[in-house]
Amino acid sequence: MATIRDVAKKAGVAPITVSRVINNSGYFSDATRASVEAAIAELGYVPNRLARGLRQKRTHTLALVLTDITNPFFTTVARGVEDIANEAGYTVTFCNSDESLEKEQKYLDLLVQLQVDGILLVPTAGTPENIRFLQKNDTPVVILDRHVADAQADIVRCDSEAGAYQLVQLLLELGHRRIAMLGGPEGISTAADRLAGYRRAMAEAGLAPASTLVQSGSFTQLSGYQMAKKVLSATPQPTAFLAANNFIAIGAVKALQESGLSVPDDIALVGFDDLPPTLMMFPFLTVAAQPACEMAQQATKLLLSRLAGEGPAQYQEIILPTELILRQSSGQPIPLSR
Amino acid sequence: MATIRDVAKKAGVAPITVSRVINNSGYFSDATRASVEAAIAELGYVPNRLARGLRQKRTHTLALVLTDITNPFFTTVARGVEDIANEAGYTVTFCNSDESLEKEQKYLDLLVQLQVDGILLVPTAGTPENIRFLQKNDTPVVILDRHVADAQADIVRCDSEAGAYQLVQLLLELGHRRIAMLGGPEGISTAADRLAGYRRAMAEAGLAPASTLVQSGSFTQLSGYQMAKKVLSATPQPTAFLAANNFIAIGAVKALQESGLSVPDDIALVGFDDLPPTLMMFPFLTVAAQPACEMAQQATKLLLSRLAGEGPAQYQEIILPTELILRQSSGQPIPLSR
DNA sequence: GCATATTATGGTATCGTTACCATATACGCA
DNA sequence: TGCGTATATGGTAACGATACCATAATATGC
Repeated sequence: MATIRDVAKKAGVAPITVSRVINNSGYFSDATRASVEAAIAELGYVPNRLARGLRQKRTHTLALVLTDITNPFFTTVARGVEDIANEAGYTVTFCNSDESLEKEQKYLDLLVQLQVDGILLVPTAGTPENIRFLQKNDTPVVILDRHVADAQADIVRCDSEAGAYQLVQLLLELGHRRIAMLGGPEGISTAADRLAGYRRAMAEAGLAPASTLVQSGSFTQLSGYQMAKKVLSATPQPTAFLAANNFIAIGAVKALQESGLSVPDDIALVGFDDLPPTLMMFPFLTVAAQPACEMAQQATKLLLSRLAGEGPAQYQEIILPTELILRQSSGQPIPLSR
Repeated sequence: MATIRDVAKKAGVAPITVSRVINNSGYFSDATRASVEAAIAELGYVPNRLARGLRQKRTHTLALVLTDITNPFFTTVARGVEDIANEAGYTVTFCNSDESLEKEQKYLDLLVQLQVDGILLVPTAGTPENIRFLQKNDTPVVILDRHVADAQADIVRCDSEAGAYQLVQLLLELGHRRIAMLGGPEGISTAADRLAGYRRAMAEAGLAPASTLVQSGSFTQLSGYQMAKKVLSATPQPTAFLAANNFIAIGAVKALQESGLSVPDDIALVGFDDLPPTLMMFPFLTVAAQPACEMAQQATKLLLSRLAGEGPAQYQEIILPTELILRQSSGQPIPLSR
């Protein structure tokens, strides 16, 4: 493999001059450019980014660490990050922590080793240790989607509490009183916020949901299925479900189908996070959709501004609203008798 | 940020000794190990992979270049690659070419710059130029999912031709005669193979499908929708559709719904590539499923064996069978009258 | 008891690039 | 004419790690 020195020799110039032509920096004549470019083409020279990164102490690489790459919500986030990063001349590395703190730690360590310039992190845990680790290693980080207690860092997320509140309000307006919460993992802020929004709406309506109606599990289809089954065995049965994310909603639909219950005729269902039309042959879920792409883009822009040494001195907390999308699954107003 | 030299100074040894402890190579005493590890912990030292890679000429990094990260088929492939690679101590970088040859080229160039040790490539084009580029730059490559004419390289893919043949056979056995093909891009081998399988099955049944029944488009929901609409306007209408991939099938379902036609009662539908249950609230498509994970794992193992300098001298071509999964969308045998 | 392995450690050069500083010519303007 | 500035190019060192070779102490074999 040809090096910059080989190119220099062939073009009859010094390596540093080749470097200038490649990076279009400093001064060089048109004649020099031509002979250098000819030499590069002839040798099939490709610059070595390891060497460049080592010398420059910058790799023009960002990383996105997320918790579930199979979830379309995060696929959309990934897309948003990549778009903005590429525009600015950065490459993005994607890592999947699988909701495991250990894996997250392993990846962050790797990313520091790889000298990425900055990291976008969807944290698995509510504790700030991993954030501190990055800061100790001079790696700027922007937290995405979830908050972390005591973390001194920039953060871009959605208002999950308000989103859940709106969804429950909708159900209340439709006449529902026994509303079940199919919640996410207890340690995760989005899950906690959605639960809080649910409780606030219920409390304001003067309702104290039975403990059997308030479940917590994981952000998976299986967990949604299991929570729905559990809630359905309670008496009296709920008339509506709030699913804390899209996968939980899918699991709940499965459970309801199995029990011979129809959505929304027997049970109303509302959820969090939209599913892209590409993947839904029958889009019918009423949801509080988070602006995934927008969120990702803002976070990336914030990170890039940090890398450029710009932006406000204090850490930013950007909170975006969710959007209520009405479809069939929330159903019609129900008769009082039920 | 601490360097290996800082650690060496603190531990009272030479940098090379620290290197030995970190990599567990060569000889060193237990006492040395202890003092080095203490120094590493105290300083929060993290090795610099750029420097290591530059010196070793190996980065322990693989790359997977695929054509559509939003397609669950490729998400599964990504998972399979990562699992095997991680086990072997490799990191994987994912790149999304978006079915664009130009983007693919750009990514391959970047990956060579980044000195990745090997590449798994789902090629967008049927031409071998990009493969040659990698080979010129000493980057081993395994082609995945699609074949490339004249490419001198290892390849792992599925038998799309046989899969399509089976699907059409199924439809023929159910009594269908006017079977429409909603095909993929003409330049892509999987699309061509599926079309060939369709034609072979039809020909063996003594059928010559009207040209209006044989469409080609792209592997997207929109294209599936459009092709289905076009085919539906033909007279006489087909009684069954073969969709060349999962997204095309979803688009076709949309078009049929809009036209007030039900699947499978009015039109039978079979497709290629399964959709994960996580994403399908109502799994009902009969498909020829490609063993995505298995394929990815075999390809990765092959690549790793090349990196280790093992394996047979000739290029391998591994072809895996598809699996026919029967669900509702293919419907029941139809009366002869139709 | 001496030759030869084995174990333990270090010095120096090097990977391929660019930062920094130096040098040299050409050009514009007082 | 002279001086400052813009243009053009190069030499040397350095980024942080490890390959390679060297050295020395201890262990082992006959």
